[in-house]
Amino acid sequence: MKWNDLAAEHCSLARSLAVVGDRWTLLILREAFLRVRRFDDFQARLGIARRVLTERLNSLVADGIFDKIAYQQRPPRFEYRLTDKGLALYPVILSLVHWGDAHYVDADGPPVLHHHKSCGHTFRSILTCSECGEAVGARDVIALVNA
Amino acid sequence: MKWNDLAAEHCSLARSLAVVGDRWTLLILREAFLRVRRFDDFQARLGIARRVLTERLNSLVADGIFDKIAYQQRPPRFEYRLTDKGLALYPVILSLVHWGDAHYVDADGPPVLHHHKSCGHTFRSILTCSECGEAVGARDVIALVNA
DNA sequence: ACTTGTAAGTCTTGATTATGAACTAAGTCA
DNA sequence: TGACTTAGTTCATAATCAAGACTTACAAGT
Repeated sequence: MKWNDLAAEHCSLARSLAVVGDRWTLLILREAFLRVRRFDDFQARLGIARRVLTERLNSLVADGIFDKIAYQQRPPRFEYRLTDKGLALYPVILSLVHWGDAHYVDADGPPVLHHHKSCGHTFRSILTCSECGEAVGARDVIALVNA
Repeated sequence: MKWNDLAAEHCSLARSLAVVGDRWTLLILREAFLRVRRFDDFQARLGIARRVLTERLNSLVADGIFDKIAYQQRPPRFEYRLTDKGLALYPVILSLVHWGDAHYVDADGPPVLHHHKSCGHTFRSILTCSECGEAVGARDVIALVNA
């Protein structure tokens, strides 16, 4: 199977991965969530090859994850801002971060702490059920094909 | 930057992606969560090149995501079972699935429905704060470097 | 004994992608 | 004029992937 066939699969995971499942995209999004917006800033912070960054940003714009917005006219310069659809990927990133925190910490604890503005605490993310509000784990769920 | 340098970064997202961030791993895990355990079953269901599957399964075993367990002796045959560390990736996958559901549904709704055993409802996943229990979005959080 | 079948890989050959460094374009600033 | 900025593009090399044939080790049927 080729990578581009993924988007056509009848599976939401495959379709999501067609957009964000490559080597660099989630790291680009990490920077975006830290309010990085410009080409050279992404490049310098990530050490990504410029050619690859160009190609990724273009396809993320095409996929509606970023808006490309001119922030000055002469010379024309653009910045990449997360759309609502892009912002909606935050749970994916936070889940990955907290999985890494749980399994790859060194002595001085997790490298980054997350502080919840509205309650004022440092927190971990918990995945919960939209219906009952309880935490959900792999073995609490049955996947049903929607015929 | 090379891919293998990722694991050395002082960032949990980078370290998680070093394990799980390649083109195939999350799809392999999708199958594993659907209780697929054998080489040929992974291969047939995913259409992945056998060589790539071998390499991925080996590194997932090395990373403690799967245990490789003999289910018979003559001839020696093995199956790949998720460890607790592997099961802990479920929130990542469910977040990706629900993001896909939210943004790439066609007419007949999401391809797979998730049913919560303990409450009996079909649900979406909601990422919440471990401290106050409220839903958490990208702009509700401040990331603090843990010096 | 011989053939067929099964599971878990390995090997080979091209195709696709990524890397790193240098280069370009269009303009600003001193 | 010359240096600087930002956002790319180009090119040669290197790494990774895809597809399918081949291998190993054994079991079961005839």
